[in-house]
Amino acid sequence: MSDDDSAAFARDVRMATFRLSRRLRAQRAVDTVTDSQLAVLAALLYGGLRTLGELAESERITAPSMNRTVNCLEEAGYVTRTPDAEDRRRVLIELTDDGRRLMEETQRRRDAWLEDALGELSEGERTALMAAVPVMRKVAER
Amino acid sequence: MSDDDSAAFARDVRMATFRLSRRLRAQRAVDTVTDSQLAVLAALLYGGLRTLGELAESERITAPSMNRTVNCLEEAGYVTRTPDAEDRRRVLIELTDDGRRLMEETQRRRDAWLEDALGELSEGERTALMAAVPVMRKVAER
DNA sequence: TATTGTTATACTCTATAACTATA
DNA sequence: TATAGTTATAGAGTATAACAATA
Repeated sequence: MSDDDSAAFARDVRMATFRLSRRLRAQRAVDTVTDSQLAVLAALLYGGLRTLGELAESERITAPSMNRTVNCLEEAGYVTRTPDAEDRRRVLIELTDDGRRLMEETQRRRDAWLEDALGELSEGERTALMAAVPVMRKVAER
Repeated sequence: MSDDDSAAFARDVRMATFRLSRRLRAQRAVDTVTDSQLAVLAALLYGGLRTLGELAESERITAPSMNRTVNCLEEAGYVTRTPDAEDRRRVLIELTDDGRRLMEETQRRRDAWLEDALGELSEGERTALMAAVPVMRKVAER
């Protein structure tokens, strides 16, 4: 690929990603929890993460930013904080029953719009998108 | 595809999109202008758009939101506002020379990180991503 | 009355700097 | 001294509601 091509490719990827991201954000079906908050709940439930630092690192945001998100979740009763007995600088963050329920319910309902949109694609388009998902993840985690 | 599969697919697409989007935002090389602002400059230069409403519609955000972005660009000297002589409710937004220069320079430099990352992919991964870009755009514009 | 743009206000997400408590 | 978490503060991006000017 020439330099010009690879620059154009990068621009295309960036613009397509931002547009889709903004569209998805606007279309979320469940308003009780934001995307960032839901990602934290998912990391707690599936990712086996437990401390603020781990959560911040996994989402690649700063600790103060993650702290604010966790504060929102805690105020809403979806997570609890408990000091770690072994290293008392650490704080364990855990899902409450409400948090677990919200996660499950939200995951069921939230992507209705996107599912619909994906359902309107041709088989080939769906396949193309599916093949790109792991690549997007790889680039994001670089 | 089963209901479960299509739900999982939607979730994968959403999460991969958000992660990549956040990573790209964090990695931008040029700090004088944000992504949203750059998109407006690009729409003015390439898209042939001129009024606030057109810009808001093309980015699928509300007029007050676009107004704020345009305010930032105007304060920074990258665009001007001129009342439209033919319909005085309208305001024409135009690039200044500084705005045009910033656009060109920024587009040259900004995707260096992403280009690098894409260069590290295998040929197959690059092809997969390239094939997905128009699909992402289609879904975003739905 | 309808349309275009604007202001006021508010909320989320993100950051950096500075602080506390613990190791 | 170094690490984990927190608070204070600030800025960007988004929204809705209410308003002004013009058609």
